[in-house]
Amino acid sequence: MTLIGNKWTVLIVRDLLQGTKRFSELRRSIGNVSQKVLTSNLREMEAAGLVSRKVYAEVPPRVEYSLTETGRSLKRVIDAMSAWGAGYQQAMCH
Amino acid sequence: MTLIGNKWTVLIVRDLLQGTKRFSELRRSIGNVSQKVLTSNLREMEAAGLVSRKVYAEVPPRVEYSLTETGRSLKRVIDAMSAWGAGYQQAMCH
DNA sequence: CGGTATCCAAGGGGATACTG
DNA sequence: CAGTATCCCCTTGGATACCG
Repeated sequence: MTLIGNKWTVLIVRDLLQGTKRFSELRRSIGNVSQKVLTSNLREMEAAGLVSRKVYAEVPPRVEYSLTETGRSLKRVIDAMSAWGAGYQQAMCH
Repeated sequence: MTLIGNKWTVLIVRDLLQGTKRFSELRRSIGNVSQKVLTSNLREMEAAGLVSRKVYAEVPPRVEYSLTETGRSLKRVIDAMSAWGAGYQQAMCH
């Protein structure tokens, strides 16, 4: 619950399910996240073993985030959530 | 997301999936919730159409909460969450 | 019993500035 | 580019007291 019951965690996993993304890509795809919040959430998720962080020794720097196998296993949950959300919106549009 | 991405919402739905409960029962089954927080969350969920509230004109008063059909439809999501949580804990116990 | 009202502490999160 | 460091606000949530 502490892990999944977090708005940012869900959004990050959802976007990373599409594949590896750079920090800035992730930030744009999520929309309306401050750098600080995204960073701290990614750090927590890394510590929890949900995402892996790969730093390339380049200039300008490049950092890529991807889901670990554990992170990918959240797909079932995300799918259930989005399916429910779609149904809920329809039900509210009567 | 605003609805499901809430710790209390998930816990309340999980417990009400077992059947109708009184306010105090709900509070005990969730554990560590102040009266204020439980009340305000129940009100939000009622407004969102997830739970229904039934007041009995008795002394001492009795108020029963149950899931609406929409609320029950969250079972899929809760199940997915708890299944993932169980798997996650196992994976962390290697 | 099932609240509402009030006060207060903790921390989540935005804005901005600065850095390797 | 991908952060870190501050500052500060605002919401969330606990504690307490009181009510119908």
